[in-house]
Parts: sequence; structure tokens; C-alpha cells
Amino acid sequence: MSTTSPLILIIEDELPIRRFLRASLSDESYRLNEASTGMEGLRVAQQQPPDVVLLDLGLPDLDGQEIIRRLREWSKVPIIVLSARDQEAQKIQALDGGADDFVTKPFAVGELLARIRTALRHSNAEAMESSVVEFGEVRVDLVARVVYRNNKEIHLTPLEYKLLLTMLKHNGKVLTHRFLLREVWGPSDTTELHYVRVFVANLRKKLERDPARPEYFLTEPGVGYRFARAISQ
Amino acid sequence: MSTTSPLILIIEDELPIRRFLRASLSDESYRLNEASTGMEGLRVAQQQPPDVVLLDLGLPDLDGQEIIRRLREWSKVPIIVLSARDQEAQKIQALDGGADDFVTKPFAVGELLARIRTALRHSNAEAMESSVVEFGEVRVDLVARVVYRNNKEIHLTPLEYKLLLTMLKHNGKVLTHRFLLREVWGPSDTTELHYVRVFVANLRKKLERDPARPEYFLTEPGVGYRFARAISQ
DNA sequence: TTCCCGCATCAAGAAGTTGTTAAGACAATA
DNA sequence: TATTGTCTTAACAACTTCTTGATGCGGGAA
Repeated sequence: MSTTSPLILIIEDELPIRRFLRASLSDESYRLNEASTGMEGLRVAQQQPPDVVLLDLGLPDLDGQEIIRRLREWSKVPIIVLSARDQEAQKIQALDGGADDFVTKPFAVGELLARIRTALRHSNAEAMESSVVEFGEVRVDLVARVVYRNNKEIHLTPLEYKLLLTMLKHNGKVLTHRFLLREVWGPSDTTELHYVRVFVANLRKKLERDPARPEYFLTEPGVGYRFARAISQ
Repeated sequence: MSTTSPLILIIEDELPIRRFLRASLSDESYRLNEASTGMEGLRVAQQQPPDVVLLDLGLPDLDGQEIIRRLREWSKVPIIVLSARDQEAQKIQALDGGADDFVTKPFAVGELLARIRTALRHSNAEAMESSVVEFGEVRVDLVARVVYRNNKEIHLTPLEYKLLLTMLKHNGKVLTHRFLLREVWGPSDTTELHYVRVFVANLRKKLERDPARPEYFLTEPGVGYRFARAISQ
């Protein structure tokens, strides 16, 4: 968060509610960005990283869960979900999917503002990441979910990309085979440790200068793997 | 948060609600502490720091705001406030006073559980930040599971690292060969005392300035080994 | 001094883990 | 149904770690 006033991104398709939020929030001297579709919201979030996101779950184009998931792939920005009453399952799903708070419509402005302040307090501690990660010859656009090497697009399969994301997210940490299996393949498959080997080999082949002498996807024998990228980058 | 299941402190004077929470939460295999007054809650929180606090605002002895304030003087534990409907001012005051979330009674269990999980996720993330041990030229990053010496990475094998951890954990204490064997090699192998010698030698070679004149991995003749690191560090 | 004992060091082979390749299974698509 | 791309699985080569025995060192006792 910069020294200027906090930036809030509203992702909401209904104009009246957007108007209402705009009025309530700018009274508090927050800066605002608005998006009326999920895709637009993701794009705006990337271009101008907000300090808090207010997200309506009922958008026309993308599922709310999907938006949360895609945002969380590269950002830790607090997400406050707005949604209609009586959708408990949805609430739970949103919170477990990575949202930080939930406000039920119709909501009291005071409460919403207080929850925004709480979210801002939290986000103060955590640093914002970039939506593009680079290492060596490789550039990963986390929002577009496209990987380039020497500016040439490299195609990754879904699981390859998911594994890459997981390793990027835990940059520098040793990740056990078991952990990677759980993160990428899901909680069921905690046995087939060999998958990880094959897919790390694939990533090396596609992204390392010399796959036999990896610089980024490092092996920790007997433990697991570690992604090592210089901190400065 | 330790490796055991998360500890939740319930501060709530009404027995029926406490019972209800107890049933709902222990189903999820959380550990529970309960307090029926604010003072008791503060005392329990201090004696056994919880991972999440569920706080009823309407307690007989202390004002809810007061409890939040006193907790926040020394703890960052997530506080989820429980309170009756239609007390918006109170809600706002609680959130601004340092509470992290607010659930309105009567609440849906599923939602409460989801909010607890969200709170735990937050506190986990903060705890993960740093846990580094240093001695001499050596730095051990316990989260990343990486060891540096003069800022250069030193590779340790699984058993070497495990032995190092064991000795760090019991800093200053004399550890018998038998104890180290049990801790590092497992309960079966309590005979082969030679292993310990070889691995301590390895650690010295990798981490001591002069392996022949160890400063940290000290021999206690006839007994075992002792790790000695200045307490101040 | 010489012997003895516990500790340190080294290195070779055993045991286990990881890298690599490729073929088959499977699912989605045309 | 054929095609394509992806995932799973197996086999084996290459590599790392662990175990083990041989050897050397040093202090204390005879």
C-alpha cells in the first residue's frame, strides 16, 4: 500500500449498487476503481493493484469463485465478497477459496466500511506481489497464465502450470513431494510420488537453460524440490 | 501455531451457546478452551495462547471492547466477535478496536467454521514469515529448510539436517548418543553409536570454522554431544 | 614408553532415490 | 471414428545418501 489513500477495486455488475458504493466509499476519501465484469476486474487489478477488492459473486461472465481463484494465483489483496442473503454454501465456498470476508446484501454502510478498515489493517503487513514473475530467460504472466521464454510463448499443460505456480508461490522453500502432490494433484493422491518427478522433469526441459543442470527447479534429495529465484528480481 | 490441532478460545457467558459451540467445533477436531467471563478469558489466553478467539460482546464483567483492547496489547491472535443482530455501532467499534471478524447471532455453523478457517489462514501466513537461527557464520532458515554459511548455501542431507535440528532444539544441553540415535534414526536403531560420530563429523566439516576445534558441536567425552550457541543470538 | 580406549576421519560399497524416456490409457474435440 | 493433447505408469540408468569397516589420533594408566 502506498502513501496515498487506499485504492479499492469494486467488481460489481449492477449499476445502482456500484453507484451506492461509489458514494459511500469516496466520502471516506478512498480512491476507487470499478469493473462491471469479472474479466475486466482481473485486468484492472493487474494494471493497478488495489489495496482491497469488493467482489460481487453474481457476475454475468465469470463465476465468483473463479475470480477469487484467479486473483489468488498472483495476489494476496484482501477480498471482501458481497452477496445476497441465504447463500450460506456460497459464502463458505468463497471464504475457503481465498476470500477474506463476506458481507451480506443489503448491507449497512458502516459495517462495510469497518470491514474495509479491518482488511486494510491486515494488508498493511503483507507486501503486494507482482503479476509477472521473471527468472532467467523465462517470464510468467500470472494473470494471462502464459509463459514465455526468450519472448517466445511456451505451452504448459494444466498440471505443469499448476506445479509451476505452486513452486513460484513458495519461492525459496523446500517443498516435500507429499506437499506438492497435495497442492497440485489434490488431497486424494498422496501416494504417487513419481508424478512429481515426471512433471518437474517436464518443467526443466521446457524452462531451464540446461535441464540436466537446473538453476531454478532444484532437487533436495530425500526431501523434495525447491524453486530458487534471486530475491532481487 | 504448533503442529497439533488449532486451539480455539471461547469467551462466552451463556452456557447453551457455549455448549453449542463446543459441539460444533470439536467435531472439526479443534482443541477448545472456554471462559465464561472476560477476566477469565484474558487469563486463559495468556496461559495458553489460542490460535483464534471467539468473543461474545455481552459479557457480565468486562466490556467487549475492553477485552479486545487488553488482548491486543500483547497478542495478534485473530478475534472473531459474536453478537446479537442490530447492533451495528457495536460491530463497527469492535472491528475498529482490533477484532478481525464479526458473526451475528443466530449464526450458521458452516459460516462460522469458514470464518475460523479464514482467520487461521491469516495467522498461519504471518507465523510462516521468519524463523531463522544463527550461530557463528551459519544461518539456518527453518521454514525454507535451507542452511547458509557466510551467505553461501550449504547442502545438508536429510539426516544431517535432522541431526542439526535436534541439536539446535536442545541448545546447551548434553545429548547422549542413545538420545540422538532415537531422535534422528528412529526408535529401532538404538545401538549403532557410530552413526552419530560420523554425522557430527560431517556437520562440523560443513559448518564449523575449524572442524578439528569445534565451537558449536562439542564433544562430551563418554556421554555424547552438546550444541552450544550464545543465548543472546 | 607402551598399551588401551574412545573419538575422528576417510572411503568404498550397499541401499535407496531421482532423472529420463517412452508407451499405453484416457478424455476432449472434430 | 480418428485425432490430438494430456496424464499415468513402468523400466532402467544415473546419482546421492547411508552404512560400514579400516585407520589414525590423543589422553590416561600401567
